[in-house]
Amino acid sequence: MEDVARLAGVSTATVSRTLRGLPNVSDETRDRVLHAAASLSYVVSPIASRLASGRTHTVGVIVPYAARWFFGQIVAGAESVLREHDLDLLLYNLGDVAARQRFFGQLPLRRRVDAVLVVAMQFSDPEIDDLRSLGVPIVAIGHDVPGAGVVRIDDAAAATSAIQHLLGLGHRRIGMISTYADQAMFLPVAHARHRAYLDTLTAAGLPVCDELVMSVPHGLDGGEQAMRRLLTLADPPTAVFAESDELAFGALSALRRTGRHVSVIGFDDHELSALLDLTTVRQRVFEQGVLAAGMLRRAMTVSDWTPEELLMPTTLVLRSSTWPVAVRTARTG
Amino acid sequence: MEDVARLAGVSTATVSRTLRGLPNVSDETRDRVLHAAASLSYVVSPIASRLASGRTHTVGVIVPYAARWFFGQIVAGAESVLREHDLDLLLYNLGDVAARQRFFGQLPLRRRVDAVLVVAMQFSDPEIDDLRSLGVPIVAIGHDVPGAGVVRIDDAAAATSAIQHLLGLGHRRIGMISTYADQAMFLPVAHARHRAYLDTLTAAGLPVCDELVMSVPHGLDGGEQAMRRLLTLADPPTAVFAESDELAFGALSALRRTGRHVSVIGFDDHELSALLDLTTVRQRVFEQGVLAAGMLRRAMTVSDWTPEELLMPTTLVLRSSTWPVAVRTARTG
DNA sequence: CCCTCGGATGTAAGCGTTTGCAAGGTCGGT
DNA sequence: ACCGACCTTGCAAACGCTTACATCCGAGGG
Repeated sequence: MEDVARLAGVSTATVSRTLRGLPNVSDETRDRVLHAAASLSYVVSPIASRLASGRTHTVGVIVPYAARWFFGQIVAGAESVLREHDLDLLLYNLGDVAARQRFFGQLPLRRRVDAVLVVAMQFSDPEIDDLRSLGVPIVAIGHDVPGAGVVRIDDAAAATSAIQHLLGLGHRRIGMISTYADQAMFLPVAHARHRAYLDTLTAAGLPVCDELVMSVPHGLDGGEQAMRRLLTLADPPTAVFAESDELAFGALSALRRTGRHVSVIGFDDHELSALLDLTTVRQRVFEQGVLAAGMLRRAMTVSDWTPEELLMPTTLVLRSSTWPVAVRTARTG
Repeated sequence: MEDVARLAGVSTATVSRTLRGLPNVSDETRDRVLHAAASLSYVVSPIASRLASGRTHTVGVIVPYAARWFFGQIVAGAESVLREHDLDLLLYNLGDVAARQRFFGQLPLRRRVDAVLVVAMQFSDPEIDDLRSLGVPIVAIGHDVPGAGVVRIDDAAAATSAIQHLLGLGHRRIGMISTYADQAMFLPVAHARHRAYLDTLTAAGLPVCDELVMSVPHGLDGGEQAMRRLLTLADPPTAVFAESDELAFGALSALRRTGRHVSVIGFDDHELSALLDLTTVRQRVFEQGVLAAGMLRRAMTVSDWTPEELLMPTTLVLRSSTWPVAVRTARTG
């Protein structure tokens, strides 16, 4: 920086001001500095800049399972806007208990980020206090976090619409494949969708049978196992609501391999759902990442930012994995 | 840090040495410092530490399409080991020309990372020079970059084995779905697999028909379109080799919707391939991320590191999307 | 013609660590 | 009792910026 200042015949302060685009620099000086910087191919050291200014230009993103489709989309969406504004994104994957304990044990985000994005993770009260103690704005995706902004869908309404679709097709014995009993991680969306399932059935005057709800690990294998177990019931369901498309895929797989016929509805509209003709509830995941990142930016720049709430729409996407109860049952006896 | 030093009755230098686990601190002093730090719940400022030490504790990861399954797996794999060693991972998604130009225009990695991971991207010579000018070790995944370490599979051999599988089933008219003509991005693996296709057919004494090679945008839609076009040929292929499973999925989709029968073999063993019974070439993607991160770590810590080369095995996974040429053709006429 | 005001620039004090160097102490060997 | 080697510790100078404050200058007002 000194070299640039010398070459341009100004002080380092002016160089700094110029390079950051501050207003009170004369046009002529600005040109001179920019030329000097260019000719020396100089760039400011972000690290020194951060030390001096106290802003880290970084947002921390906390996800439970980085490798899953949903979280990949979120991160990609957020990354695209953060990058555009020269903000770094620091990913923390807290999928297992060890990682989570380490995270809250040493709080590696301290003095290191200007904002935090929490994706579909529920924290305990002390954990939330830890997060708050960072003293930076927080935005959550998927569910409310006290004091944080939020981008989410209406999980209850969306899940309800899925169940009602099945009810409308005449199904009365409806199963669910869920992950709500995941002991390592309390995923709020899992609970919201499970609850909606229970409530909607009850509201329709139907009994709720515990045996029809399978809680399994997330993923294809989980979905497959869950469906296999449902099929072994004395009175198996005629339709199943899966918490996510990936679980639904597993369920479809089990059906295909066993040759049985059960309507299946998923949740997310995964990119492969069209291929598998899976009826599902569509949400725009990438966009949620984009919008959350925008909210984070606002939170970091606007001085008196207050948590915002963004509700994204969902739509029921009808494909051929669901059908009226009579059709197949008549056919397959 | 001063507070801690005062509380422990030592200098900040000793605090610094203690907290970084340097050897020459007496046990007694060490205890005192650690207690003081704990009681003040003090943590060093990574930023200040980076400024003073000159090491950024960060690795830059450059990918072409962050949202794709393959890259998600790589990043998750790398993240898992980097995080374990308290290294930050800075993701750069250069999927479009604009992002790429900006990246090489301002080289945001300058003074900002201790190492770089390049995932399946080919760079021009000046671009490589730019990357080299960062003065940090480089590791590539998927293909060689001059002067860089590499973790990869033998694309040529793997693709050859796929084609030979088809040949072994009696197919003589074999198509390929590729992305090699992607004008925004030169993806080396696309070219390697395409070349292997050409070479293997030629070696088998078969003619190479341009009409049998479809270059499309990556993804389900691309695969679907490619297969549709192949099906419109006067003499359509009896088998198709897809550059990736996602393209193969699209191809399967087209086949299902048109009711036609063509053997399809993919590449990757995507998590959904088993579900779709797709014969494919398996490579362990997550592991490649893990291994590359390990190599990066070595490159950053060992003073006289020289580029390593790691070749990962691939295996042909036989499922029911491929079959002997006679079977279906006889059946479908 | 003097004074005030605002914009452009410079000065220098941080920001919170790390680390080369020097000082002080301990200990074994002679 | 003395010397050198070694280990522990402190001092203070970086590291490369940002920014509060001071300075300077020209313009406009009275």
